[in-house]
Amino acid sequence: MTKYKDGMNKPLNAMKALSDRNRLRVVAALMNNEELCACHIIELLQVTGATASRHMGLLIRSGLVQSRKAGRWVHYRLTADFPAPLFQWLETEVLTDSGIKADRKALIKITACKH
Amino acid sequence: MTKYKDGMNKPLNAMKALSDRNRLRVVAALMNNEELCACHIIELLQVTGATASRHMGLLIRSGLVQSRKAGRWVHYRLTADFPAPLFQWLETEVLTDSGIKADRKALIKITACKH
DNA sequence: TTTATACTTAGTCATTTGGCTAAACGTCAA
DNA sequence: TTGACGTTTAGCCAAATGACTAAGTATAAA
Repeated sequence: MTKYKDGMNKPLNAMKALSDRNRLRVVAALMNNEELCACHIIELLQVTGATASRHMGLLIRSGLVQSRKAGRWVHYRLTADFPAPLFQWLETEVLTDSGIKADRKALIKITACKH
Repeated sequence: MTKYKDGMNKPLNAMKALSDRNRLRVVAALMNNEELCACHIIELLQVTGATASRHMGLLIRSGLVQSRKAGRWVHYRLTADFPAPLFQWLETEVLTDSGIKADRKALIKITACKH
């Protein structure tokens, strides 16, 4: 009864959500794009739809990301209560990463085709 | 040559370091204690010395923690350049966690015996 | 209503992770 | 120098994770 549930606390879940390179890439992308469609994420990460879906599901359950369904498409964005200090830190640190910089560049082309 | 090394970037390693409950407990403890000896950490986490050592090694490689050897004992503390926003966020979030609060209480007794 | 499209869920597999015990290492005391 | 003690390293095992394919669900177009 008083035993720990897995998702015992928020920071731990957030850390777990961000402890995978692909999920960190998605969050970094969403820091720069307001909203991204699942197909954009699939294209960016170069993984199957199933894999992208699982990653996004985890990010949503962690409370860092929310989704919006529009017809057949699902759009993702950071939640309004994305922890501000975390955002600030990622903003300063993540942008020095060459991989993330490449992602930003790639996203310009990827998001060019609208839904 | 230009292929990714595992530790490709700092934030990812920091997130990985903090994505384990026991390591997050240690960091939370160090936010409150300045310096802790390995034996304190063993006592707090209730794991074997070997397990504690592995966790601390990972925290050190992540750049969040540093160690100081004094005779037979090793003391750990947060590094001077522990990311400030991360610290700030943990300070507000982690302290609402009942487990962490219990740890703080336990540490008072644990650190009572000095080295 | 059927078909195609966009995403999710289920199931499988290889890799990583976190725990342990045992052995090695380094330091101090006798 | 020998022995004891605190910590680290090596090796092992079970559980968790991230990838895939295949099957399922939901929406829109034909």
